[in-house]
Amino acid sequence: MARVEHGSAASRQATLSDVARIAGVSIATASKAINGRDEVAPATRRRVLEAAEQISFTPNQLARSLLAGRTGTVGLLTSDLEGRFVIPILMGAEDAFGAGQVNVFLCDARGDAIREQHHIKALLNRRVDGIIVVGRQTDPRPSLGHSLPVPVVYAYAPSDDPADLSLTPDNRAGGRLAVEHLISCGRSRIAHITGDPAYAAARDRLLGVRDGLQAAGLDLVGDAMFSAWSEHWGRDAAAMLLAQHPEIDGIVCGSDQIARGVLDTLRDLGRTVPDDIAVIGYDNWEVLATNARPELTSIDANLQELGRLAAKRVFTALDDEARSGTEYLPVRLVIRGSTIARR
Amino acid sequence: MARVEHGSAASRQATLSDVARIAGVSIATASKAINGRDEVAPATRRRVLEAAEQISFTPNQLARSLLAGRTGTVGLLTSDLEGRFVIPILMGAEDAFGAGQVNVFLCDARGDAIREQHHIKALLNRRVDGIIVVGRQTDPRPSLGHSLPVPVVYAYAPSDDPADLSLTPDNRAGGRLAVEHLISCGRSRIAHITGDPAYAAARDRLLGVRDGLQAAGLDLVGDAMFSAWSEHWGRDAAAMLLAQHPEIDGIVCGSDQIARGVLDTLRDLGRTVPDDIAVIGYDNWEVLATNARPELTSIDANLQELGRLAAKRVFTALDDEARSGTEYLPVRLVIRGSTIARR
DNA sequence: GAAAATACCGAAATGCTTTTCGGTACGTTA
DNA sequence: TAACGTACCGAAAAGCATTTCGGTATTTTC
Repeated sequence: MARVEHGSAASRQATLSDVARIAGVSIATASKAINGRDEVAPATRRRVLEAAEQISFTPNQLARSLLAGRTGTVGLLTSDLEGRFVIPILMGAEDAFGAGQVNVFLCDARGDAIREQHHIKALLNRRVDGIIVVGRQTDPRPSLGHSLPVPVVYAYAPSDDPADLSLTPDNRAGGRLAVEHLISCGRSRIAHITGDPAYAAARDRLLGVRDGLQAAGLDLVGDAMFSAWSEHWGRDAAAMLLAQHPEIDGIVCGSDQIARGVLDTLRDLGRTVPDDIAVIGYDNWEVLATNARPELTSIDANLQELGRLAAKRVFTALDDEARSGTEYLPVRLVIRGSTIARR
Repeated sequence: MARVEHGSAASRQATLSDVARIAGVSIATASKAINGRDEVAPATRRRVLEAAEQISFTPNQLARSLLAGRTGTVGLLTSDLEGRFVIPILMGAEDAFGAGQVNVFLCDARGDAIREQHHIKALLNRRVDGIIVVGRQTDPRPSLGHSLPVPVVYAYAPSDDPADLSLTPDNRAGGRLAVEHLISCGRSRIAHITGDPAYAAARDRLLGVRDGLQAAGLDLVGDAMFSAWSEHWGRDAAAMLLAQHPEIDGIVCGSDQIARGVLDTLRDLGRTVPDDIAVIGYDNWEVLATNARPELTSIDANLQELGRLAAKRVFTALDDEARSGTEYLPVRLVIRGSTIARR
């Protein structure tokens, strides 16, 4: 058991006045020298920098922030860290301004409104420059209100108040993109298996699918099949679908999980993918998509970019005036073997 | 486009001196009243609290921390947020002391040593009380060294320096637990399909598997099969295994992904699980485990608890003396349908 | 050589809260 | 009534870095 000194009086962190004393200058001069201000003689600057190096001085960001009125931090408030949509958004926000420029306080309310209030309070006490609220689904969520002293940006789940600024993926465009891809692969008898109809994501994607079909003069084969966002449902739905409509040659799935289930059933039924039936998923969840057989074509919502943008919006809201309304961000198609046979 | 005031001079955050002025007391008295110190007359306290409420005063944590020398924050430094092991650890650390008590700065170095240095620097500037370093695998990682002014705890990936404090799941115990479970299900011809032998996780789990077999007077059927942590490998390995050793009745898999592949192949070969062959995974990755057919029995590493413990260790290291060495934390068995048939 | 300009440096205020310690005013005791 | 104790309050320092502004010392200009 090694005894290590941490923050004890013996080895407390060096301060600017330590540097100044060693360099034989005033605190003001030391500050200017370290911050690259030009009212310092080169020789003096060198002395100061050497002193700072010697005692490995790092400026106390707390004191700086206190003075500047800005901390360079944002709070990221999520209701559900388990959900896989939050993580890429988080990564984007964390990285928006380069490593270590802006730091992110991560708060998980675990779906509890009281915990959420606690976290907001704590974030405001710490004087974050803004808050990013990340929801687990694309359905609108309650606004935090407009009484907060810092800008708030809603990511993934938009706010139910149009006066707030929200960023959310364009699910409708995604549905359309998916179906257009199948059509471009020569498919014309296309069905849609998706998740829980209580989710805006399911409904919006269906709208996009219909848009795309209509533009090509096609109709959906059968009704859109709604139930759960699970592999189980994908398997069951595919079996029912094939029994009723054996002629279909393309399936747009509402999620990669559902698509995995669909692939399972198709294989059990001896249908080959993509020659016989093309399948496209949604979310581009790498682990699922690349391990499927064949690998799964999917729609990627560019969530990392969404997170990055959310962080940027927080700071532009600080400097300029605040925007409002919901921005729908573009999605992207990732083509793999489930729609186009590998050479 | 609504114009919202944020931090402008017009509506800057209320300070303690505002409260004091409104309540007609000194700043010192206001502070005492708000913090529940007992040197304040009840009537005065009431006046102060009303004033604070009126202008919705919240104490500036920056100023507090500056004075106290403690910020109540920890930095969580990870090399890879994509990896699914980091998230539960993160959740545990974030929640260790209740909502909003301790806040976590999240930093993702993206596997880049330079970014890591930047982040460490930024965290120290912000005067975090400690740093938790989370690795993506259980192999030892380079120590950050002992020159940092705050305690460092290594989670999941232990430090290569035994003088550091590391917390990591007990993979060996996990391997043993898995095989013991199969044995308790009446299996005796047991094989092991696992991932990349370059990973300590693969080797340690194998050791545990051998421990368990030996204790029961059994031997592994065939050699342990090493390759990749993927469903693909699980499928291929299972096919080879069954061709060579059709008599096996239990398979311990090194990960849930591998187990999913194994289940796929077994189904293709017409072998029933668990009646014919019992299969157990590792990691208890819910989405994979509960969507498999049958649902997958697995080993859970209690990562959330690991994260919680890591955060606690940071603060005990601050108060008491620092511990060192690697702690191996217990894992747990989660039984589902792939080892015991559902009633 | 004197006046003005320049370059450099330092004291002090600022941001906000907590804590210590000295000081009133009141009530209590001998 | 004098001496003392108690309850309450406020001035000021501490924590650390930044910035403004006034002050020397040096250089430039006429």
